[in-house]
Amino acid sequence: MVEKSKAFRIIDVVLRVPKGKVASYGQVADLAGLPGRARFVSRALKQSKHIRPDVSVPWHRIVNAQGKISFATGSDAFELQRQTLLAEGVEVINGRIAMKQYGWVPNLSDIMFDLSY
DNA sequence: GGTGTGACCGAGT
DNA sequence: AACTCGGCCACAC
Repeated sequence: MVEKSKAFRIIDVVLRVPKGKVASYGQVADLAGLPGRARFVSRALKQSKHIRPDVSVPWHRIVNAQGKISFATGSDAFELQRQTLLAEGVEVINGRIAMKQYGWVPNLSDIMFDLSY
């Protein structure tokens, strides 16, 4: 069977994060079978347009493990992410997102989406 | 091919 | 809570 590229698997996981929830880079890496590779996730998201030109990737639902947006505060990218999250009901208060409330907790069926790798 | 740089993370202070 | 530090690894010089 054909092994999907690592970047492709990462995007697959990101596509599973439900609207109104967020996941951390490290969490996505773990679920994609790449433990300890959080930085790879950030790179994959940056390239997501090229990796999956066929779908809209909800990159804004990925924040760092501290519940903070990883772009520089006040940057265009930061504001875009903050406002897009807010439109889904995810609030950034004092620069942080309440992960206990908004953090994605995958159930078994979320994880078993694709056994091809 | 060494070196610096990240949309990171966890532990330690 | 804020701040280092070491580990991480693909990429661009």
